[in-house]
Amino acid sequence: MHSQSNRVVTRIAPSPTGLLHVGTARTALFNYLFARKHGGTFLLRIEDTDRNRSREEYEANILDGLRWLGLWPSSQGPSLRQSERTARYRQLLEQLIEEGKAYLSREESKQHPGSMVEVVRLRNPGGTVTFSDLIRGTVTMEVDSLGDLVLARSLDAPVYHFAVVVDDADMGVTHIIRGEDHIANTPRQILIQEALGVPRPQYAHLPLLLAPDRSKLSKRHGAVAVSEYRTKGYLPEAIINYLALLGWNPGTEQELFGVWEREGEEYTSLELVLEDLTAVFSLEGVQKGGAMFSLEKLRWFNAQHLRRKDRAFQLAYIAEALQPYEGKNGILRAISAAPSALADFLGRVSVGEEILEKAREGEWRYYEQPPVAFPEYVEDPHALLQLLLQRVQPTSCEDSPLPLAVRLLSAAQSFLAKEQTWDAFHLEERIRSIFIPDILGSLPLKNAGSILWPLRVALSGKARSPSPFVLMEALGKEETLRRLTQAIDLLQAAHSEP
RNA sequence: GGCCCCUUCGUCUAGCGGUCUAGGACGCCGCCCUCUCACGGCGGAAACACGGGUUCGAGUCCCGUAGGGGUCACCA
Repeated sequence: MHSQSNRVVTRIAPSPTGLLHVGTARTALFNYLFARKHGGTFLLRIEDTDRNRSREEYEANILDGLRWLGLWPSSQGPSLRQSERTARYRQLLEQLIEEGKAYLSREESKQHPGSMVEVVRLRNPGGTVTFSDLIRGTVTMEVDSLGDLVLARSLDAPVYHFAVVVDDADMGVTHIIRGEDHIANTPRQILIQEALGVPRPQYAHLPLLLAPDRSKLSKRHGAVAVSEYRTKGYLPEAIINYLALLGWNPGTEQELFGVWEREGEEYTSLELVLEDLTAVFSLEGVQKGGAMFSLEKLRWFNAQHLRRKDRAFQLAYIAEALQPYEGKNGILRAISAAPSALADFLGRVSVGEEILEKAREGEWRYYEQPPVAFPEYVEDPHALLQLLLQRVQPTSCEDSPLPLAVRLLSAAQSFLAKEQTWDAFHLEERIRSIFIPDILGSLPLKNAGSILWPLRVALSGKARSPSPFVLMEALGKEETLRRLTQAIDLLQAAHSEP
């Protein structure tokens, strides 16, 4: 059949009957890493012998997903498609029949009860089959109970097991790395190999990916398609990094892969993650027990990689995530203009879908409109006033916070009006070293918080927000001064009331 | 049910007979940083399924038990 060399050949063999599953992606990753590690080849075979369930769009989705994850070159189609190989299967089926190792059997169809068909069955030699598994060691199984297994529904319609054995042999696959759910299939495939007289590949059965109920991860457990995660904003870096660590570990305590440092900054890329993993990958680090898929940890990986992408990528990513959100422009303007605001933004989110959720909850409203325009404050300006004064602490209880706040915000305004360098780092330094000591010396205020709190609230309108320095940089000098005026006006209006 | 596989913190895992008072990560809690929130730093709670052996010594080896999972198609 295929000439034997000692080069490693692995493959991933999905059937196009559904979207690319994360479990399939992980199996593909392990095959990819193993082949790359050993200077071998990683192949892709589409298993579409079931013509009824196979769909072109699923094949496209699978191919797309593998490319997106960096596991398959974008210019390349599948290595092989089973539906194009019926002649080859027929040839070998006839050969087996001729040799007396298989036979045609006329019986009632199980697929279409009532009608008769002529299936091809293998003469089962019986006994036991023993094979060695790179992960599990020696596995022995009785093979008698299998009976004379069906190789094909007809000479032109081989069944999965037969096609797999023929293809793996023809493709020269040396290592079959697949999910543990295939472990029981192995003996019957070995029986077929032996009838065909083809070499037996090395087997390695990976632990299954588990759902929270510890059963095999499947569609009923929610998102299992790679494309769904892609839509939600998960990065391929994060998915690959996380999947690699499900059921495998490098034997060190490293968990983040593909990070490199340049001028004190860390960066990440998909190619780097893959390269990094390849360098340390080994089947010896593969676990035996199933591994539960945890969204929490995937999110953490996503945040880690997202924070290490370059600025242009991050901005495009956030813009994409905010696409459906009507208030996006203000947010995007702020984070594009101010590096400090972008960093702050990324410190608060881990994945695209979360960005949209939080935006809709009003997380970044201060970038969208000034506090005085917030609907709740338009309706009840007193609420904003309350918030402004919430942490203003006079040194003695004789002083009232309100006039103090007016004086300090006015002072801040004239101080800031004179500032030339408008970035968070600079502003913080100037405010802390000059403005705060100055105010604390001239007004009966208790602490720096009494100054920074109203300053921040005047800009953000929220009890929780980025620091006033980040807000200033993001809003720009003009808008910052405008919001201070608005806050001062509000306070003065309240002050003049009885 | 038969056959097969598996079993260390809630989760992912380190551990390949003594270095384990069982290490790391996610999540959780606390402290620090700090005007707030978040980030970050530090710390904490949290596990060897059970029972027998073997051994001077077992999380690590063997055998049971229990539990979990997979698979039993003319689907892949």
